[in-house]
Amino acid sequence: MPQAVPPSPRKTRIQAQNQELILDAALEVFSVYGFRGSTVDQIARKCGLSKPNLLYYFRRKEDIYIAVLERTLSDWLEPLRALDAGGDPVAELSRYIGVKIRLSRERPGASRLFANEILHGATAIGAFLKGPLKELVDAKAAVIAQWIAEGRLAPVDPYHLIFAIWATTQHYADFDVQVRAVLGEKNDPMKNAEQALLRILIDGVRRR
Amino acid sequence: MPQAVPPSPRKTRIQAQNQELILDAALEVFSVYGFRGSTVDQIARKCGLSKPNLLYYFRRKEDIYIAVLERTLSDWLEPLRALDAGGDPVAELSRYIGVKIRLSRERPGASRLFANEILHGATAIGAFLKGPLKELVDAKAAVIAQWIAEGRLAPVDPYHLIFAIWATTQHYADFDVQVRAVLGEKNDPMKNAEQALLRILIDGVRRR
DNA sequence: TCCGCTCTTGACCATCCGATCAAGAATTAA
DNA sequence: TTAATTCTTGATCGGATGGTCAAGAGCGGA
Repeated sequence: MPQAVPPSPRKTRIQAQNQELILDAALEVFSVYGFRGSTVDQIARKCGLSKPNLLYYFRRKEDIYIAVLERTLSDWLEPLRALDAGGDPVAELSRYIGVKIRLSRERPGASRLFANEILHGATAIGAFLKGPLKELVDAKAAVIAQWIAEGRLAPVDPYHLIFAIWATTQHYADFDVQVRAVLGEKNDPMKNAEQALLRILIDGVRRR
Repeated sequence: MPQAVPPSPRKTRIQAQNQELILDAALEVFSVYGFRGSTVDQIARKCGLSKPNLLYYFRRKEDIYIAVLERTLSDWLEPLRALDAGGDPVAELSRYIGVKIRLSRERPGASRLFANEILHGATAIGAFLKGPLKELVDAKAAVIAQWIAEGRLAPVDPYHLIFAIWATTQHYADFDVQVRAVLGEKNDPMKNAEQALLRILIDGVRRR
């Protein structure tokens, strides 16, 4: 993590405080305008610090970007990690879908930040995708495969199931503008999203 | 469509030819780097014209962007428009999903271009989303609702079903890097995508 | 209080990039 | 062939932006 300028290995109170200020502001800005579309000045204004001051804590604009990405990565994995092989398959998947869609509503910025990064080739987190992410997905796909082998779940491809859950839940954050445009200006368009999504993914559209 | 500079209302052969060259190159560039991340020079180099020449045909960089968006918009709506109220519900939805996922493979650039545009607030196509797109979705949601009322489809929210289809199919274009990273370097990661997706969306994951 | 270290910032620099312009080359219509 | 129109581009401008620097303000331990 190529970050802070300060020579001292020990973090002062001011350092910790300002770095957090910066990263909060950076998430807001980067998630809306993307890396290239954001300026250091924008982030500086948003958190009330001067531009040179930001570059005192993070030598380059890219360092801010990487730091804010890394700060959110582990949080992003947590829900999938919680998928429990010992639980009931349908209940576990339902819970996972619920948590993910609530994350989309509560922290849309984080979702958009990742969407942007991946859309543009994931140059900053490519290693993360091929490493920790792949390992976790492999493990959880094995859990799902086991459930299927035991006849407790319909025979669907575990990897593509995970992709489908990611895609559908994050869609409400990443494509929020489109969702709102299509649904019109009725209040909260995500009111029924969770229930609707659960129905579709768990039971499908075919009449039973 | 705020476009060409040429004063004459009639399009010459050279105009038509060069504008197409430019728009093809622009799609390639914008879909990879986004609007702000792309430069007019990049597009110019890609199509072998000089930068001032590009700005002769399109006064501003933004005009190129809008033109390439608009050129692809109608193509993007076509598959949904083809959803036939007279056909078999499951067959119609399956066909739609199939067409969409094949589009993701064959024209990932177009998908990424839209993803980028919407992710960043859809400032250039906001009117399109609230107008033609909403109208089409409303119409097709009514078709699905009718199928459900007739008991030919499970009772799922039509709008969220359409969102789910968009999200899952376009995921393979927009998040291609992530999909490849997670699946490893096996050959074509999308080989099983269509079948897997059909199973999940049509029949769900619950054991029958 | 004093001193060293951390923090802050106004001014500045170099580069990139969208856009313009004038002047000339190519094309077209007569 | 000629003249009008369209097309092309080297040179250049101006603004935006990432990043630097030196000098001063603030802070904390002795």
